[in-house]
Amino acid sequence: MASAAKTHAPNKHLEQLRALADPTRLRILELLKKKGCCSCDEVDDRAGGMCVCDLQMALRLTQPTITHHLQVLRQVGLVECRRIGPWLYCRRNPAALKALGAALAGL
Amino acid sequence: MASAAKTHAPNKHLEQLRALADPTRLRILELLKKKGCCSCDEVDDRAGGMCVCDLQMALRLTQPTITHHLQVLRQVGLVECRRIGPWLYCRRNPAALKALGAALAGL
DNA sequence: ACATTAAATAGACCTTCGTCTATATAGATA
DNA sequence: TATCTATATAGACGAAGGTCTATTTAATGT
Repeated sequence: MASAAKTHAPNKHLEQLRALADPTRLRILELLKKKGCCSCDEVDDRAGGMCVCDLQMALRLTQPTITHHLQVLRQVGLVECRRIGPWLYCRRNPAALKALGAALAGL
Repeated sequence: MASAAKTHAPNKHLEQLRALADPTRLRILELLKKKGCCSCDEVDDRAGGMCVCDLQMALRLTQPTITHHLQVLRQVGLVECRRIGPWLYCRRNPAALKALGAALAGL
């Protein structure tokens, strides 16, 4: 039912805001943007994205920490990852970011 | 210097996101919007806004808790308050919300 | 001055969360 | 199989933060 669904997804935007309200995760988004990679870049499977070890070097944090932050960002739909060989390539989800931005602007 | 200023305001948007990443504070913004009050409404000093006790009744939280959340929202510029008699009237800052929304959409 | 109401402040409690170390799994390659 | 690299998982530790009670300050009116 609708109420049950609402209980399961209490507030999508709140969850996304909580995901973004962390300096490391914000930096991940910025790094992914600087790389010019997003889920729209379908030119080549191997083209866009950064893998965990890329982010690890850029952020100077432990690999489990990077993995953890990526899980948070993926869970709320702000980042999408695909496995290519042993690497996990991650890219922004610009549509979700735009939707959240619009919701905030309309608050 | 610029670096000193940056040290003082490390990331305005991050601070605003942290302020918004809380269910109570998001609800405060929604309540203030529902009331149709914002810092643009200059028709009457007594017109727009909700006071602490209004929010207290709406949110069913303690007065110090409401005061605390308002301090957080004011500090990052998302809410503005003015004292009228014994009451503290609070309103949204739509310009700040729009700016933050635009920044997110452009991430 | 006194009483009453609104808001601010201080401090404590408990949960959440970011990070780490240690270890396990998966993929690639010889 | 053996080995190396990339990622996932488990668990612990410490800091940050949301809420409360108790108290204080400010504004209003009798």
